[in-house]
Amino acid sequence: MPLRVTIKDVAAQADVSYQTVSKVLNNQAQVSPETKARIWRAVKKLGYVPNHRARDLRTQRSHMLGYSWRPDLPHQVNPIMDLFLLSMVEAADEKGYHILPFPHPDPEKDVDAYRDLMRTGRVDGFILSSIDYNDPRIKFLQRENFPFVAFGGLQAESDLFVDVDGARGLELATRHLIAQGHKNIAVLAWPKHSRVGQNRFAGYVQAMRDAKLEMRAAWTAHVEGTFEMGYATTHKWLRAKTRPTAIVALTDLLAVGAMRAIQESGLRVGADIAVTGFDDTPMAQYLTPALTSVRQPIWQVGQRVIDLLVRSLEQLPLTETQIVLSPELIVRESSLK
Amino acid sequence: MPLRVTIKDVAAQADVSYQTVSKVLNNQAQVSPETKARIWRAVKKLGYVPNHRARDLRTQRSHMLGYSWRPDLPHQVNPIMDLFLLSMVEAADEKGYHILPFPHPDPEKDVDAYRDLMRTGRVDGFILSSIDYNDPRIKFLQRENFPFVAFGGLQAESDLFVDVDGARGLELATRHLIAQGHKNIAVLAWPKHSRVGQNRFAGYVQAMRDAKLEMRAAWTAHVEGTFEMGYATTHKWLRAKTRPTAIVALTDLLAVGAMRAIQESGLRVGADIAVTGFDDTPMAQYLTPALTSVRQPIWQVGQRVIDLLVRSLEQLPLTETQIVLSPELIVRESSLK
DNA sequence: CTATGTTATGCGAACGTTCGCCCGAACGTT
DNA sequence: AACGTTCGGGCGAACGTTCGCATAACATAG
Repeated sequence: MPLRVTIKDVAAQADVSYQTVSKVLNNQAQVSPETKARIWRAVKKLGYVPNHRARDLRTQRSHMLGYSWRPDLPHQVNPIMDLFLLSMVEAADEKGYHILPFPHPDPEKDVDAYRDLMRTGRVDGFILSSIDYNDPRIKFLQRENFPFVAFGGLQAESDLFVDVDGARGLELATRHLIAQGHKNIAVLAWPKHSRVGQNRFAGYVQAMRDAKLEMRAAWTAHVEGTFEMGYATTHKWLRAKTRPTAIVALTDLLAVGAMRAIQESGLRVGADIAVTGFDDTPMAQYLTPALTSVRQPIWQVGQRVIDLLVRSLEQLPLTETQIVLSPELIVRESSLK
Repeated sequence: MPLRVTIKDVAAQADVSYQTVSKVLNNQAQVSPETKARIWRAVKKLGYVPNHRARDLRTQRSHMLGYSWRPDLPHQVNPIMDLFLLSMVEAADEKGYHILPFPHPDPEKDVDAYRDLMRTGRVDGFILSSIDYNDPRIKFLQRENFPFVAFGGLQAESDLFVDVDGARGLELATRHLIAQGHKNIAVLAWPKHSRVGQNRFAGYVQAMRDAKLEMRAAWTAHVEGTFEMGYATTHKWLRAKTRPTAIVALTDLLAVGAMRAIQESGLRVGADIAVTGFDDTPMAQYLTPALTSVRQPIWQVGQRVIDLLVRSLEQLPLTETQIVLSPELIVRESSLK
C-alpha cells in the first residue's frame, strides 16, 4: 500500500479508469451498480480519502470560511466570541467546511487581510462580527461580490445576517425590574456611536415608556463598557440626593462595577438596589450575589450563521436571509429583594 | 485584466516563461537583476498574488496547523484556550501559516478527526492541548510520524512541547501565604489521575515541606475543579473543630467556591481566611474581594508553540525543544489581611 | 438489418503552481 | 582554436482531482 492512496490506486484496484472513480465518489452520472460496489470496496480496502488540496484546486473552492474577531481589550478575552467560534466550528464541520480564524489588524487596514484571503483562494466566504456603522469591510465585500454573513444587523435587503434582539433583551431586564416594583431605574449604556449599544438602549426606553416611568437624564449614562465606568458612574448616583433603586447595565462588566460601588457604600445588591447585566458572562453566576443577566443564544447564532453562509455558497434555497433571535433573561439574586 | 491573475499573466506581461516568474517569486536559482525587476514590476502592475490552492497541491503542504480544544464544560467557555488560540493565530499569521480549529469529539474517537485531517492533506501539523496521561493522540501521531507540538509536558526526549510550570505556580501561592504568617493551609486539588493537577499539587507540597509545615490529610481535597466542589469542601472544613486559615486552590473556580462558602459562614475572605486561585480568569479581578491568582503566560505559550511547530516543519534549527515557562503570582485582596 | 437511442465507461484536458533537467550564450582557460 | 564553467532562462512534467465530451456496447424501434 503506497504512502498516499490516490484515486488512481483505487481505480487500479477496482479495474476502472480513475475518472470513473471520481464519478462514483461524487455520485454524478450513471455507473452500473456492480462497478459502483466494486469501487466502494476498493475505497474501503485501501482506506482512500480524497485529497482536499487537489479537489480544491480543481473546483476552485477551499471549503474554508474566514473569521476574524476583535478582542474587546488587547490580549484580553471575549467570552462571547469564544463560544461563537466553537459553535461555528462544529456547524461548519458537519457541512464539510472549516473555519479559518485570522488576526484582526488595525481597523483601517483590515480590508487588506480580507482581500488577501480572497485573492489567494484561501477562503470561500467570511463571517463578520463586531460590525460598526458604515463598516468598511461590508462595503468592500459587497463591491467585490464576495459571499459573507454578518453577526449583527445590516441594512440592505440583500444582506445575510443573524442578529440578537438587543432591544428585546434590555426590555426584558427593565420589565423584570418594574415587575419587582422599581420605579427609579437608571441605565448604564454605551457611547451613542455604537449601533449595538443604541439598539439595546432602545429596549430600556421602550419598557420605561410602556410603564409610563420617568427617565431622568441624570440617570442615563453613556459610557465605555468597563468595570471602572460602571463603578464610577454608580458611585456618583449613590451620592446624589435621590438615588435609583435599580440599575440596568448594557454589559456584565458595567454591572459588576455597579455592584462593587453599591457594596462599598454599605448597601446590599438586590435588597437595596437591584442590578442587571447583559451577556451572561461565565462569571455572572459566581458573583456574590449572582448577577441577573441577559443571555444571548450564541450557540444558535453560530449555527445559523454557518447555515446561511454555506447555503449561499452552494446556491441552496434560502428560506430566511435575515434572522433575528431573542435573548433570554436569567434571573438571579442581584435583582431580587 | 482577467478576473484571476495567474503567474502566466505575469509572465506574458514581463515577456518571460511563467516558470521563470515562479523562480523569481520563490527567489531560487539565478535570474538577472533586470528580468527580476521586470517581473516584479509586472507582479505589482497586475496585482498578482500566488494562488495558495495550487501551490499547496504542488508542494504537498497546506500551511495549516490543526488545533482542537476541549471545552471544560460542554458549551461553556474556557478563557485560557481562547487567549491561547488568539496568540497562535497571530504567531502563525506572521510566519505564513493559519490555524485550523476543529471540533473535539468524544475522547476515544478523536484520533479519527486527526487522521482525517492528515490524510486529506488539510494540515501540516497539530497543536495539542489538554494532554492526558497516555494520551492516545500522542501515540497515534508519533506512530504516523506526523509533526505536532504539545501545550503540556510529555516524556520522550524527542517530543516538542511548551509547558507552564504548574508546581512553581502553586509554590508561589503557598509561599506567599506562608509569608503572610499562615500555618494551617488547606489545598483544593484535582483528582489524582490528572497530570496537570498532580504537577500543581507538587508545588504546594514542596512549599509546605520547605517551611516545615504540617500537611493534614483532612485538609487535602482531590476533587473535580468546579465551583460546587470548592464550595462544599470548604464548607466542610469550616465546620470542623480546627479550621484552616488559608486555602490554596488549583483553579479559580474552586477558589470562588471557597470564597462563597467562607462569606456565607460570616467570615471575611482575606482578613479571616486567605484564598488563592489559579489561571487568573478574567473574573478574578472583579470579585469582591479580588482574587489572588497564578497567571500563566498564555500569550507566550502560544507564540512558542507555533515557533516550535513551524521550525520543525521547515527543518529550521531548533535550539530548544522542550520549553517550560514560569507563571506569575498576581496578589490581590483575597490573600491579604 | 440499419437507424436511433440509451447506458456505462474511458479519455484528454484543466485548475495554477513548483521542480528538475536541459540548453544556449558568454566567458575565461589551457 | 577547442574546451570546460558559469549564468540565465526555457521546457516538460507532475501534484490529485473534476469536468465535459467521446465512444463502445447493447437494446429498441422502424
